[in-house]
Amino acid sequence: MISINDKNKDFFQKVFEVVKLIPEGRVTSYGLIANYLGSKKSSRMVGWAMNASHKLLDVPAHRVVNRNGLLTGKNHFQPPSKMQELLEKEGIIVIEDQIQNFKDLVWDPMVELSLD
DNA sequence: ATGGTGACGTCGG
DNA sequence: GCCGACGCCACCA
Repeated sequence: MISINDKNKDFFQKVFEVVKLIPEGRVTSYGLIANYLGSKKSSRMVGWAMNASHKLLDVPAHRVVNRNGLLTGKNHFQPPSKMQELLEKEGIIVIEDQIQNFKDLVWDPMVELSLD
């Protein structure tokens, strides 16, 4: 008995799969993932999927931020500072919840995964 | 069923 | 470039 519908399960699974593919030291945004999944406007659902990813340790949710490179979801980590800590451990500089040089660290699945 | 909320993003002013 | 409004969809009271 699953608490989520089949459609959501598929969406969640895809999100997890993409997030797992994010290389260390790189980050992506909810919008990019949603776009890669074909539902650009469903970026919020990506965030919701990350919520469920809490159970799966294989999903580096800390590498997913908003399009601004801001750690908007850090508040959902335990403790909240864990997100920044993990990012800095991978060589990413974070100041005031803002990823430095974010644009250069962005990992766009649409581009990276289409290179075969 | 209805309304409010949210780890977002785009658009118009 | 900042701010407000809307869209999108799942969840919760």
